[in-house]
Amino acid sequence: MYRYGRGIRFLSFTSMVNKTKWDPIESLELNHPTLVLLEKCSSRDHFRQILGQMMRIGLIGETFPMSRLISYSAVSHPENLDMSILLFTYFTPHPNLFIYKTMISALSFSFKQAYVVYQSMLRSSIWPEKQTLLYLLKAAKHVSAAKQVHCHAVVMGLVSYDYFLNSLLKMYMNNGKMDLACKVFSCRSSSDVASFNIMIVGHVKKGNSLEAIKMFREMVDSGLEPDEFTISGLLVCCGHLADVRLGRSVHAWMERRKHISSSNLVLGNALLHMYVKCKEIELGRRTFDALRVKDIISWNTMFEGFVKVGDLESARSLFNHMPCRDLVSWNSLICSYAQNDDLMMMTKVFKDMVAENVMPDTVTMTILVAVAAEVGELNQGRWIHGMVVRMGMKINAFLGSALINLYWKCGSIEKAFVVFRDITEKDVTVWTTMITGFAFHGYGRKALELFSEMQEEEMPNKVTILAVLTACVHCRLVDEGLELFSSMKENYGIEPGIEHYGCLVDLLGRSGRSTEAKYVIDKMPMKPSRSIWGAMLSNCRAHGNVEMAEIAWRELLKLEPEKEGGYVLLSNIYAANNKWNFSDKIREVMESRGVKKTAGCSSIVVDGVLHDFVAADKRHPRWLNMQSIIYFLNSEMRLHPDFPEDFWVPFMETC
DNA sequence: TTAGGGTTAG
Repeated sequence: MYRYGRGIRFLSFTSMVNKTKWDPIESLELNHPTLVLLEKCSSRDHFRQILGQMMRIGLIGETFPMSRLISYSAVSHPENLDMSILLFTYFTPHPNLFIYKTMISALSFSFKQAYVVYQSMLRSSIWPEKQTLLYLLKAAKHVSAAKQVHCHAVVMGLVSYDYFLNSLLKMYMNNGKMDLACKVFSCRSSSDVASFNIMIVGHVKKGNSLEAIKMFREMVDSGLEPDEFTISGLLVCCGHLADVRLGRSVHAWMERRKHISSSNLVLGNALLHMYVKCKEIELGRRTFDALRVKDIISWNTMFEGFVKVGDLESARSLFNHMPCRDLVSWNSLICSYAQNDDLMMMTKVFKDMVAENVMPDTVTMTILVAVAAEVGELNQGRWIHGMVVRMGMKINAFLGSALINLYWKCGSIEKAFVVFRDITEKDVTVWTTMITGFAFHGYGRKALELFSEMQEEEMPNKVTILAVLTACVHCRLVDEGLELFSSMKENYGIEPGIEHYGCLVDLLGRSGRSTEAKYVIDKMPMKPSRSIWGAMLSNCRAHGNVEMAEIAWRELLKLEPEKEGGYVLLSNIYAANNKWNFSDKIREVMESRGVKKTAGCSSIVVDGVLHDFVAADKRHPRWLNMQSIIYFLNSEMRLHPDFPEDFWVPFMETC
């Protein structure tokens, strides 16, 4: 059996396993029988069996069969990756380039491990070629790792490889490293449409649609013909901008070209999605009907279109007529009821979905948690959280943010923080939600601490800055707030928006610095909104500044003459300063203009019973108990270092 | 390299 050498051993072994006769003359190629065996390998046990028999006949350790074994087990059957690592580490004394490449490719989930293999390859004086570095780059999940691979490519003289450059370009674009992306982009070969496409799609994904269009113009100006990838990117771009005019011109451009047509399923779906985003339901419907082949994405996109324009009846009818439904279809239906506050239908659809054996995913749970938070149903939220844990679902950034939001909004800031700490992949929203929770619970210092901890991992966005400013406003951290506001452009590259100016005005106004607040309003680059004048008016009330209140009221009236808030506030200011005549006058003006005051109402559900309260409402049967609890809370707050001395005063006034 | 569903503030 062994006298014919290695090849024959393989063939004999193969016939043994397959119980068929092999003709050694017909297939002398050494690797062929191994391939046949491994291709037939259908389970982990089978793989082990083949491996065991190969060991027994002495095939393990030889470079060629090992390369095939590792390749098949690691790449085609990822569940056998541990075996590949074992085979590579202990049974391959002399790995060749192919084995190294295969291992690096198989270890794409861990750059650290892939890099160790790469280094051991260099130590064995085996030099990488373009594909090896491409595999290593695929393992790089962070920019620092990608930069490391980039350096190797430069040293090895492999940067002229377009596939490699484009992967690198995509990595830098997706991570917002524009300077590095531009450097790589400048190295591209002159006719490379793909690099332009990556730049366009990268900009679109980052929300820089205008930049994407600029890139497209540059591409056309340089004489390159856009392909279907470019058009698809442009359509997403039009959707983001809700620019149907531009979208229609792209559509017209597509129709003029035979090779890029909307009958192409992917492009047709992209076109449909664009019309849906632009809320052009008729054009969307026509695009949908014109699709010769429709897939589940087409159906789901059309469904989203109906929901977007509020036509729930058509949406439901479309759902009922779908040839098949996937998890996205169910989630979209649940979401449509959630957005319309129809919680009964939402719960019913959720139950129907489970009854049809469609298992909910993190998206389903995120929708359910967000709704529970919206309506303040802590118990329902807890039940969903429990289900997430029981199902062994990983809490990602979306679900995590929704859960943190649920717990802090329902009063349980501690539980929110426990959820926050357990999230392994925190994105900017997760951090922002937690900071907001601390801000609204009056833990200003904690919010600031978390903000500085966050900056070691994530770049804050404009919402984060707003959350920190809100924390400063709620906790009277005036200096900290002013410092953050003045440095946000320089430190974070964020131009203050009207919402940031609103916080600044509130921050100054609440601490009695209304002249400075007015100065900010006069100097801000945009027109002050009604909430800015409203904040000004309300702060003037707290500090009895009648003169400034009158200015704010006049401005507020110009913006919203029909709203009662401004009238009531000014009337109260006059009343608080014993100017009863003025106060009555304001009430008269309100009546003459037909402005009605609606009482603000708070509510809470206890044991399924709704209790609601308006200001100074003492009708509740347990009012006395509540009053004593408020006194107790106030005294507690006085002892808490995070609350300034005058924080509890308004609470005392309500008692 | 391209297409569908989810989170944060106001």
